[in-house]
Amino acid sequence: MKVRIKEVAAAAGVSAATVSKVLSGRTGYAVQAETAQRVRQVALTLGYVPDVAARNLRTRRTGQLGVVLEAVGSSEPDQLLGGLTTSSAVRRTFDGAIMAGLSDAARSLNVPALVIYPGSSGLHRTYLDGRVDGLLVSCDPLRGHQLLQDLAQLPMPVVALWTQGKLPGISTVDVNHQAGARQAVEHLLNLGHTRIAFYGGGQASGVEHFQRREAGYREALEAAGLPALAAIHQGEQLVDAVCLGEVSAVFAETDLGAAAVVQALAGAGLSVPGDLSLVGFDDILGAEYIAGGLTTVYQPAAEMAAEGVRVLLARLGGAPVSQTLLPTRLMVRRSTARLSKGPC
Amino acid sequence: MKVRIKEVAAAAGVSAATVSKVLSGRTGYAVQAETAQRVRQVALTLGYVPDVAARNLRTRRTGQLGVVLEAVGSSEPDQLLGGLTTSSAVRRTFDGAIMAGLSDAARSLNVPALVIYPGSSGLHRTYLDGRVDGLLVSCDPLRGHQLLQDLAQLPMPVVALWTQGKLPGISTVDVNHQAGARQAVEHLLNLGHTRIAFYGGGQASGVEHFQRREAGYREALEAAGLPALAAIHQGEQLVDAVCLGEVSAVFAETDLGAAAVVQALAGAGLSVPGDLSLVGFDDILGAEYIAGGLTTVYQPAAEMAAEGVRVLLARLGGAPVSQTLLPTRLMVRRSTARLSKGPC
DNA sequence: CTGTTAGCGCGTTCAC
DNA sequence: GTGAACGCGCTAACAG
Repeated sequence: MKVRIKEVAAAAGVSAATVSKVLSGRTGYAVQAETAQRVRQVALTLGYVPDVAARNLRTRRTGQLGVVLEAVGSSEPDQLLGGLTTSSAVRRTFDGAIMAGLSDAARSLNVPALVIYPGSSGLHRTYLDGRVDGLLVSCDPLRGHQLLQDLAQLPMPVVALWTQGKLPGISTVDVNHQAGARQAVEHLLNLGHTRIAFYGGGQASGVEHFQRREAGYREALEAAGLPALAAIHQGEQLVDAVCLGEVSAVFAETDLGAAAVVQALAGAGLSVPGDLSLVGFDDILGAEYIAGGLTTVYQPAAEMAAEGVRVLLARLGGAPVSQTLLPTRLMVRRSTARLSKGPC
Repeated sequence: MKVRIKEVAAAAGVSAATVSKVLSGRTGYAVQAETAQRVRQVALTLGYVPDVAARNLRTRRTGQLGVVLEAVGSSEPDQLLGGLTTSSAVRRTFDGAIMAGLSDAARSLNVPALVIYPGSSGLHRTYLDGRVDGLLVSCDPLRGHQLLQDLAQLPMPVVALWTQGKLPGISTVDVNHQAGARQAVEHLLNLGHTRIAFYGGGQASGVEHFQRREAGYREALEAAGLPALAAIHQGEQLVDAVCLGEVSAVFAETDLGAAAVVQALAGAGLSVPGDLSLVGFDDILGAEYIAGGLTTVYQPAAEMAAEGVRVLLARLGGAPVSQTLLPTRLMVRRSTARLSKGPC
């Protein structure tokens, strides 16, 4: 049978309230050290474990954090990108990293549990209210903020991952896409390239991350006094530009885009980095295989998740809404080389 | 403010008890249909949501399922395998697929929430008892069953994923490694290969999955009346065997192993599938990149997770301990070819 | 410094 | 068919 607090109290010769005070762990309760010690000892030998449900009812808190994963579990049909891999597979990898970061942080910060919710729809108060004290939302960067705005209505703090900007009442944690992109382009500039193209949807994509990445690209070129080219998102168009000597290096908005570039070049008998230096963004699992090792921008997904937990706990402790940007890291591999003569 | 059951009762002109009976959903309570309808209507318009904590306390159940992820969040240093990628990255991908499967299943089966626990250690009753009604454990195939045996002590049903065998009191759901391996080798046999090697630790690895895969390899060869070769797990050794014409095809215990084979062969100027047909196991993210498209055995991780949820719910409903094996699927890509003349 | 009291909000008996 | 009373196990507030 389960041991109750009253039995511990009886065995220790104190009242239930005293046992509660001791085991709550909270200081400032004024229990004699000797008594406290005895209570702890008795609780241990009896194998007493406080009843979670009763405690939750009384304190109106659960100690649990909710995690909404917008992409995981969406069970959408996979979309082929460049015929090479699937976007949902990539998301799964990111979510895996995020899960890992969350787990680590939760354990080290002594959060009893993370409660997971698929993000898609019907995320009613019914499911969240009373089960968690606060919410971490891993937003799908390809979608808008609809889900986030719904969740913001809940009577609990919300922290959004993969997102930045002025969302009232919501703390955000994101990677610094713009700075990461700038760093990637600066790497190409340092290798002597001056004709650097941006590959991807960029501004036109409607995806904030991509827009920031293109902004970083433009920023780097402007700082170097060089012209930014119009974004390219057609393989053939890029191949033509390379053949004409208009482009010697490409910053691709994603690693998948970079993979598509490699494929398009290969179809024209061109190679990376011989004919074109190439930098991606994301450092997806498998980036080591692209072009024999794709130079790309690593996003610290696990660290972002851990930071999210810290921010959320801080807000539960009364801290104000905040916005955090984490630095990326340029992974220099073998797809970039010093500028040489043109091809074709 | 939150609406309480008493307010609903008052508004509907009945007592709180009646409201509870109606909203519990249970039949056999004998409430007049008309009354029930009115209560439901009132509850809806008032936006009444039963208090989770109070309900949990009263019913001694939570409606939540616990998920223990043994590998995710273990924050171990990555181990390099074949210099190509890392085992933890692979695990993350599998865990991602498992998370996706769990989420889908939980939603479609109307489970309010999944409570996630990092698997590593100190998974005390303190954390589990009273928070979840049952447990799904995604075991690390590379480890033993220590964690599982600890969890089996808990007063709740436990379902283990990625595991099979006779664990008292624990239901298991796993992929049929042996049948999958047999199928992979049969594919090589059908291409005319007769000198087929097994690459990996196999029996000697101490890892059950790998042992079963080697068993499947032997089974297929025996059924074809051909000799099984000793397991190889050195790249140079394999290269020698290929050059000597002793081996024309390899079944690798994992995709990472297959990647290592590709690399070793490339170092000796040999190629896949020209000089050697190669089949892997796992279908990891990135398998499309290995050897231009690795033929391999896909493991239905998401389906396995979904099945785990179903099994667990069944056990909560009184069903006995069970053991399930799910079929794999051979993904034929470009690393296998019909047997031709030997190289070197 | 410690014990007593009074609920937290709901579900489940039993009378009626 | 319905409602009143009770208690799940714990802890916040106060009394001593």
